[in-house]
Amino acid sequence: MGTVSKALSLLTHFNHGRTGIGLSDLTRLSGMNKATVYRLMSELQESGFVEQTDGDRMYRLGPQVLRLAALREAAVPILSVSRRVLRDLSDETGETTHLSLLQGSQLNSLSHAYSPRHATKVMMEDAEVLTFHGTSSGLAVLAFADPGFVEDALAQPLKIHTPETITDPKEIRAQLTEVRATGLAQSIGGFEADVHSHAVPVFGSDRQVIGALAVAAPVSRMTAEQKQLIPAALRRAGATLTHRIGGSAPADYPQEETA
Amino acid sequence: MGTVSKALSLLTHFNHGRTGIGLSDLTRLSGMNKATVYRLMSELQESGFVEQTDGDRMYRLGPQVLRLAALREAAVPILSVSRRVLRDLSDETGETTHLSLLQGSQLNSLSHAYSPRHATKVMMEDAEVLTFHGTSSGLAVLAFADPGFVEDALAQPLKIHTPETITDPKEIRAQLTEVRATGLAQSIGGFEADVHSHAVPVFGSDRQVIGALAVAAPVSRMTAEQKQLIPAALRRAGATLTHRIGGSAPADYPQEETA
DNA sequence: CTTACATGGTTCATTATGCGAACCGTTGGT
DNA sequence: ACCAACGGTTCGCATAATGAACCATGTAAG
Repeated sequence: MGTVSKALSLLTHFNHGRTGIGLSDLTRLSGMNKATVYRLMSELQESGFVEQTDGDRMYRLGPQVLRLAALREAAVPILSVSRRVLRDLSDETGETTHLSLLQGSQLNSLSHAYSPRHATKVMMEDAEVLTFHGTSSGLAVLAFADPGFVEDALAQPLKIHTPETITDPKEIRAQLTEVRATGLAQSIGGFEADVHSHAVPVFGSDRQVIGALAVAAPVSRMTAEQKQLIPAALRRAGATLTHRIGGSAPADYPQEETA
Repeated sequence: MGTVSKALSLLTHFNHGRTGIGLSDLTRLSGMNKATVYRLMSELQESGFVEQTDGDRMYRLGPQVLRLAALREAAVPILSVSRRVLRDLSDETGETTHLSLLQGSQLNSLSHAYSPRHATKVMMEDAEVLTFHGTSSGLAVLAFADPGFVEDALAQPLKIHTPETITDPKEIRAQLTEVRATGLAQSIGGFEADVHSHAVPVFGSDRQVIGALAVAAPVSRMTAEQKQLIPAALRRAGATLTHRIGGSAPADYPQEETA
């Protein structure tokens, strides 16, 4: 692994539960030498990718990442485009919706929208890691990813989120086959108890899957009517999003050619 | 300069006019060896910080920066907090408002809000570089920055944006003295012709200036009434923003203790 | 069809660069 | 007074980055 990759890999240890990390913690988390971590972090700091708090000397992500994110959006406006799509989809379904994107070998939630229709709703956080086996979004992505990618994903230890989480690779593969046939993935309580979520894949310009669009509702609200409405609305929204970001679905993606 | 800094410095060549850069262009822009640039970009690509388009092999910023930006916001929610402040300030003044943040030695616009009150308005782009000498935001920041920082900023060649741009360091220093006394900076047509902008500094938790909040209006709309209202509203908004992000103004910042 | 010049990508000997065990100075708890 | 943990620093050694020269490909012009 090159020096740059090492430095950047340090940034992966930041997450919602750990927005600030001390030098020693980071050394342990990364398994690198303390001096190495220190030098790498100093360089990242110089470039504004991380900064240190005054009191305790915890490292946290720096302001430079905001600039880059704004420029990424200028080049590929997925987030800004998705916000509209999510907004509309939430209004239509009356439930929480979110977009997740494939970043390297992990799937991150990156944008979401709530509906004001119900007092109870499924809450979301941005930049949360979604497992491939335990979420509808993950299944939607896996179903249309490279076979090799699926291998790797299922070869890892599969975390059990709830008693309902399916962790048998065989069973998951069976699910994927169905997702491929229908173009839509579901998970009932697999990530959080009492949450029934639907998801569809989102494709990029090279017809590769780049993420997923999902609707998450409390199980109790999944009436027969909603079980009709949500998949239909989700399919439409997914097609819209894929189209608006200049992507296109692969030939084998089941689509009711409703141009 | 370390390898990591070199790699990250490559990312600075992306901007709104250049959202995609080819290998050869990047070697020219950076002045590094082609093989070096190639290896560094390959590493950045592996980490998802940049990606290559399929057709032409242009590099552009990758999806990983979105994740980091979302986490940065989770740790230090400047952008989300500022959006509310900007919104209110735009409503109150009827003009375009924007927030810029100091990132290393450069000032970047990062968030903005428009007012629907008038058909004509000053347009803004996020992640645009603002000069210190030519914008009210830049002056507001310089006025409360370290003396050494001011030296460096004024030692560089000062770009002439419009015939009104002030580029004489002496004259700028005089302006800074006034800004320090009033706590508010102005620029009339110094960045864009016919734009009169006001700005106040924003401070971080260590009482250091971290950016500026600004109102930009067409010169023609700056009536006597507006010349009263805007500075007053801006001061209030600046104080609010500094406070909400956990910052505090330095002792020498002129504030009408209107707790 | 050839030439010429651009592009992205690759090689390999040289050496600069990053590495890590052991160190320092400070802080906070016992 | 002690110890442990923290952030930060040192310096000889070896790994990893470097860059001139090299391919392979594309395309625009003669």
